[in-house]
Amino acid sequence: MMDPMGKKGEDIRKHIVETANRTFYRHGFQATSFADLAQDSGIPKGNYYFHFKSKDALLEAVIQNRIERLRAQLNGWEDAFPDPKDRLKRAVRMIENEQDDLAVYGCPIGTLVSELIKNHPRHKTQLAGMLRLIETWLAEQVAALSYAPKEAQAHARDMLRAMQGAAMLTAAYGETAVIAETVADLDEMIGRL
Amino acid sequence: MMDPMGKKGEDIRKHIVETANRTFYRHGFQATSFADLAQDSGIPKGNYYFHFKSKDALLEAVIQNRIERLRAQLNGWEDAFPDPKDRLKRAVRMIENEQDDLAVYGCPIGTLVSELIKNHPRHKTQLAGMLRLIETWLAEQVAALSYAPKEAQAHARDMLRAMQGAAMLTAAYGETAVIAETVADLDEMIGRL
DNA sequence: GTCTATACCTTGATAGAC
DNA sequence: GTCTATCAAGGTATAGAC
Repeated sequence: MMDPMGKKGEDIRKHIVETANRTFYRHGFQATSFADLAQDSGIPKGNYYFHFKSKDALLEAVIQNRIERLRAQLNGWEDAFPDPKDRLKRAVRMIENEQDDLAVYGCPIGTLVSELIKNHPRHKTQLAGMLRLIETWLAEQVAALSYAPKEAQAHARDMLRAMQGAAMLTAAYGETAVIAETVADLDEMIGRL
Repeated sequence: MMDPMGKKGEDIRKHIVETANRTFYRHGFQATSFADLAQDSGIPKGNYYFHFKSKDALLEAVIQNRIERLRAQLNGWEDAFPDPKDRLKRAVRMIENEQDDLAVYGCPIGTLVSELIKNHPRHKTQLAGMLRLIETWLAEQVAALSYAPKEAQAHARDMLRAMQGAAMLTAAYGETAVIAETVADLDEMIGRL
């Protein structure tokens, strides 16, 4: 019933989304053409229109894919760390693990927001949901430490703000020094909770 | 020797730079065409190439113009406020004064960095200088409060990080709530210095 | 010096061969 | 279903009239 080897059908779609995700991140959405995508994926230009009706539809699938991966990551941390503080510290490590890419391409969410906010309101909303997802998750962990919901959300927003700010400075300066400082600051903040 | 009324020569250049600055901010650099610029400024497309040899050259002039305006602003604050703490508080007000634009178009520096980092390394360096300018100025004010240079710079970076993070979240959420919180946080931080 | 017409290229998208 | 050839639109940049 299913092809034993080689990518077929749905797998091709997945492959397109994954390579597009990387290329959009590295070159930006508007700046990457289908010619670029075709070159990076090995799949011919025209073929894209069999799987997606437009460039916008492809972008939507890419963002959706990112959201799903993020969800899985957050759930994984809940499973891996019983202590909410450990979960928070793991979340903070995101920027540490990705620091080299941050210095070159910026934050995958932040840079895309910057791009879409000006001309693609629809996708902007989708992406904002991704940030909300992180913020809400962080707030839940803080709340688990017996903080009132409102206070927990304030702390969560502080953390997210610092992470986004650090990512921005890292990208602008092309240098990762800010990351270590920020991780240390946030670890200390989490320790005090 | 000079035309008594109407914009001529250098004034036209200035007018081009100022309208381009606004349009680049609102629609992004890559997304704005010369047709857009011409419409916004009233100056015909082709005319742009008499004053600037390329779109990149125009962008460079726009960034340079921003840097000069920023310099003037920082100098102005030094003149207006003898107390370094008042200067810092005034600087923090930048994001408060611009909050409505931040919610719609994002940070003028940050969004441009996001765009240029991926495909225009040359201008990225230019823009990074703009952030360095702010950071250095902030550090000078902190240092004036008898802090060691290294510590002063760490505080300056903290402030800039929070401001950039707040701008990013404001843009992503399309909502200014984060700004007030951030200004309050930074005011408190400055008060404790 | 100022503006118009246009050259040349790349883009997103489609039609239709295989 | 997969890929190639091509389209119309719009982009930057230039040539040359005024």
